[in-house]
Amino acid sequence: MKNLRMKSARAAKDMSQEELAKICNVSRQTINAVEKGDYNPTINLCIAICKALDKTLDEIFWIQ
Amino acid sequence: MKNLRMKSARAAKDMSQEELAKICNVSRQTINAVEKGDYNPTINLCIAICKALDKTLDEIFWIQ
DNA sequence: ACAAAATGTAAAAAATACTTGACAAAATGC
DNA sequence: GCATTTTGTCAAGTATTTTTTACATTTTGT
Repeated sequence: MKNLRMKSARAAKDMSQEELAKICNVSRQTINAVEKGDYNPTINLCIAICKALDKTLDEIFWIQ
Repeated sequence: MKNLRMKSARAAKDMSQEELAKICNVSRQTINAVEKGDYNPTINLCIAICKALDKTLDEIFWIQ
């Protein structure tokens, strides 16, 4: 399932997938896949994403 | 670094590592390693752990 | 002290996250 | 309309999580 909260938080920072990827030290494809929601990233990556987007884990990755 | 919040939440439920492992559908060693903090579990495992312990991601895995 | 349960740890194999390179489609700005 | 950026996707390879088996140590209860 798509992670629209992540997409929205990224949009709020006017950040491309590639920019976010660089900050998180992963490939653009990985960010794309996480946002598309078709897999299961590690917690360290999730934390890096949240820090980059000024959000917490609950705000981006917790169930709702 | 040890995850003492996880250890404490597990203790509060009087649950062994093995019981928690069963609920999360992973091995006891995996739970032990996560609690010991020497690696980087997937977000799905973190979510399963949090649900089993009645906690959220921020409570157990977010930086403090 | 003793038995049983719980935890720590290690090594090899299996599963899967992530990378790299590449190309097409869609969106954005001029 | 055109060029540029951004996003979507695929396939093959690498890195790391997780499993399995096994044994040692520590803790708990009686």
